[in-house]
Amino acid sequence: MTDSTKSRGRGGDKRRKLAAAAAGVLHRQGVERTTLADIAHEADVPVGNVYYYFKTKDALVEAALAEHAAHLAELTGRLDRLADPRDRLKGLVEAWISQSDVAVHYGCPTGTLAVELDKREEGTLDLAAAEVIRGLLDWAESQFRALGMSDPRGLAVTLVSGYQGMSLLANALRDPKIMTDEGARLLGWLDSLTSGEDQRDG
Amino acid sequence: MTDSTKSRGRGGDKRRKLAAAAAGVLHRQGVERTTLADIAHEADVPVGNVYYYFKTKDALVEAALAEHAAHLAELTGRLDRLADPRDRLKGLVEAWISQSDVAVHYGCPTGTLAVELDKREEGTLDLAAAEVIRGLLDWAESQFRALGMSDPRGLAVTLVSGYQGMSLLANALRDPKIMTDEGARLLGWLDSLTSGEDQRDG
DNA sequence: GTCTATATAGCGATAGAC
DNA sequence: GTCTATCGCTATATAGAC
Repeated sequence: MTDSTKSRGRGGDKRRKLAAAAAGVLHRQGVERTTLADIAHEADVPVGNVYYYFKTKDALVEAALAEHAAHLAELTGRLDRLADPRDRLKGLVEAWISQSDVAVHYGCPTGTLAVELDKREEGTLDLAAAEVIRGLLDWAESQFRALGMSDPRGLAVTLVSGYQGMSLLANALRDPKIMTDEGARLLGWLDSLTSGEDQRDG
Repeated sequence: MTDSTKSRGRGGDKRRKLAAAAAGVLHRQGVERTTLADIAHEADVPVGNVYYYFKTKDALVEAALAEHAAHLAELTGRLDRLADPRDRLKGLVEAWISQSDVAVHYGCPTGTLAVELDKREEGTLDLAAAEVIRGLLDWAESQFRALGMSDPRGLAVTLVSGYQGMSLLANALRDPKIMTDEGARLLGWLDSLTSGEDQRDG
């Protein structure tokens, strides 16, 4: 229904469509409860045809993770244009708050995926989501360092941990207020931080 | 769970053994990746015999959740014997820290279960884990109220959210240091709180 | 390149022997 | 009450027609 041109060039369209569909469905239903038919249906692609683009279901999981990583990179890239690193961090929190309805319904896309993948045996994508989280931690750490904070990595962990915690709780309890309240608390915490100080008790 | 009269046989309480085995295996492997054979094997019970004690797999999931709730109740019950509510809350955080190796390997038992169950459709235990979390929030809220804090529920959410966040991150990154560092931060935060104050950033 | 039909395997659940 | 054997379903993955 989208394109009038069915296969552009090499059919990379369907591959991308499948990846986007996978990102959405896997987030909503979880990896284990999602069938290839679910993803194929969401992407408007015949079930058996999926294997022409992705050799296994795990390849689709990887593609979904890459989608989430790309979204995150786009967001941090936009925030990088802000002059003040503190404003960048606050912009990140505000982005989380603006997406709170998604978090309430399905949790953080990367966080819930990490929980699910961690239950797998070693060497089967069990640490794949960790890479995305680490990328976010690295970015936040850079901002705290630019602000002259003494323990930038620790502050980054506190920030991302705060987001993961509030997303999990809001999702489990189906309570949007947790997102707004805890989000406001994180913003206040960012404002309260002063350069070089050791204050991390927020 | 229901009756103590039902499975009080002389061959050992298999029902309880199955529930305990379910709590452990479901935590480590996740609900969807755990088969009844896994649980039966862990409990040293023949596979087909499981259905004599639990009618469905979901009944075993409920029993596992009840085990986690019981452990939590036992912990808070012990902490209730402390005179100072602040010491009770700090005791809770210290208990979390002492269990950090488990959290690093498999995450918070209730939290990861909540994430997994939330992916289900409505009416299929999708909110079962939320009840256990709510119980913990209620207990923490009582302690903050006893301390004379102005927003006891909000503080309880911040505390439990902090635990869930640090467990998720430590688990995803397989990093025990996150548990000790963030745990220490929570202890410092509890110490910094002063009665009736609105300070939640600090 | 695209899609249909099907092979194969594994799991939850049941029937029924003892 | 305890356990074995097995059914029926579903989902991943493949073979091969168009």
